[in-house]
Amino acid sequence: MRIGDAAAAAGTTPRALRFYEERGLLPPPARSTSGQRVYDLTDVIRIRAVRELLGLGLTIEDVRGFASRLDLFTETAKPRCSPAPAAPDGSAASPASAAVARRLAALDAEIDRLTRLRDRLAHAAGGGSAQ
Amino acid sequence: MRIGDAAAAAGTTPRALRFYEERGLLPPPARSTSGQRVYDLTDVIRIRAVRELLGLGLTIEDVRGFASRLDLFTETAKPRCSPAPAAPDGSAASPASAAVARRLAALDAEIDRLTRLRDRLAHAAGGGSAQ
DNA sequence: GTTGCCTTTGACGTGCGCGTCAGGGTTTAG
DNA sequence: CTAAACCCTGACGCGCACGTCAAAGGCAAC
Repeated sequence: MRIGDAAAAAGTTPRALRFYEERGLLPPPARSTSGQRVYDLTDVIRIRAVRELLGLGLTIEDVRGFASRLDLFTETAKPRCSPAPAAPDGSAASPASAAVARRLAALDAEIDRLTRLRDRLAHAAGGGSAQ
Repeated sequence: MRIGDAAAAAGTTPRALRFYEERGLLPPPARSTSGQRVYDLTDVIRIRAVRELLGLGLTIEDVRGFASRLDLFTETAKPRCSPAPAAPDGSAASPASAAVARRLAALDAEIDRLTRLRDRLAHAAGGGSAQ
């Protein structure tokens, strides 16, 4: 399949696929004799994994960090258990868990910041209700 | 006082003051014979009001919307009651309360989005704790 | 006078995840 | 065979609130 079909199958656009490839989230795909990118189902599964991680709020950098282990997220697309097992000694065994931890911390900080901002704004506007 | 002093007095930078002026948040200040901007204490109070509103998460557009009523926020800098009284008929009497309401809604939506994102990410990472 | 910081306008840079356009070549349906 | 739809690379646009640089002039102290 060509880039348009692969993008549609993964729920995104050709431009995004070229962008992921350029940033190292996807391996360079096969090319036809005329130079057009050729994708197969394995590629589509990878693309979906990338999309899902980005959709979870990870950055391009984060995902590139464990791009080489992306298949751990996509084995038969049915991982019952956690795809990123934490090391028993407490250290980050994979760059994935480290990135996720960083993202979680960043999200918590941002939620906290916005919540305080909301409260201040509500208070300045004459005492808004909580929640 | 010149722009550097005014900016310092309001806790910001000359660049920011020129930017606010360009976007219509501040009125064009007086100029010296050589063309340099000249500010007084009234201007500094206005600048502080602008900074405070921006710090509360309002956008440049929002603040410009009620730039002409900015003095309502700065009367002696000690408003005991709400500076933006709501109209009794329920409609937005001032563009200020409308902008604040929009910002509150946007903040709530963003907090909600980030919270759901956090939960999904924690869940995907193997079941993070709530809170 | 002259040294050194301050100010002026204008224009580009920042981060992020792509969207969009330009100017070509390729594939496919009729 | 032709037209339409696709693909290629490269480059700029976006939104936001300024930061930063550049070239030129102003101001106060010594």
